[in-house]
Amino acid sequence: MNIGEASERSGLPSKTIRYYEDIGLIRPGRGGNGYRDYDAADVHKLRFLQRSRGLGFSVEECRQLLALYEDRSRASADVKEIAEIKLVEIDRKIRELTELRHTLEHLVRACHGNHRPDCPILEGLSDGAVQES
Amino acid sequence: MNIGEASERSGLPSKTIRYYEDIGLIRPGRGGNGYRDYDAADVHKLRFLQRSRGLGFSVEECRQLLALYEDRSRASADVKEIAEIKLVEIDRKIRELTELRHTLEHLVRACHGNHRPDCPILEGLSDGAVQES
DNA sequence: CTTGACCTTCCAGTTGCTGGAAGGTGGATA
DNA sequence: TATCCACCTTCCAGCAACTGGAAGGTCAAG
Repeated sequence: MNIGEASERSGLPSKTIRYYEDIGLIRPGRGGNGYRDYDAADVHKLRFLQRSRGLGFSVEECRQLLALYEDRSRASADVKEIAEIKLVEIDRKIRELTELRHTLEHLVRACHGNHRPDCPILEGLSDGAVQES
Repeated sequence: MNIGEASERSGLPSKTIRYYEDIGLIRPGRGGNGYRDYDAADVHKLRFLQRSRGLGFSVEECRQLLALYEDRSRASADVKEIAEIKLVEIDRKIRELTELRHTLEHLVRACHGNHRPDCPILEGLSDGAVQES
């Protein structure tokens, strides 16, 4: 398929897809007309990149994560180590997002009136991991 | 407190903290010596920025989120709308992270041998949201 | 055989930092 | 009191990860 369809299916702009090729994240084939040609595996990688970038992983981290899927000949101990490091990071991100979610939800629930000169959430937010000035 | 301590407490490099001031995300006071002076509320905002940036929110999105905490005089309906949009995004991020976690965990468990010429996870990954080439 | 929606490359601009130079501040020590 | 040394300041340059736009080739439809 052409880049336009790959873009639609992956959720990434064509520009970004070409950029990812430039930096060696994907290697689509080329048709006789010079057009890039993407297969299902390429699209999967692109979707994967779209997600993991959106979740705050750097391009280099995404490259590592992609390698976990791609590199079938790699020693598994190696793969396992990288994967386990990323698992810890992912767990932290999930925890932080969950906290952020609770905070926002509280904000929405608690401050449901039409003006909130002294929203209760605002005081609550000064807690945790912060001491005096 | 000085920028160094604010940096330690927030987890953000001093450089980044100064940059966030440049683009108007925080406004610390200044001591008589010209040094920036951070209070507990500033540190909280910085920690908040550190987290939400790490979770894939853009600086402009962080600015909006910060405004939810900061702007006490704002009409609550307005606040609520922004917060609810962000809640949907956060839920999606949590879902995606959870999926990514499962995938990686499966990778670690399933490919526990020392070489994996045909790891089962690799075939499984080609499913979902992707059709033919 | 032209129109329009695609595709190509290339180059410049933006966002969000990040490093380094050049110099001022301030508490501890000789 | 001098002088470290670790901190702070501003400013400017560079990098990462896109993003937009120009100039031009491709292709199915009319």
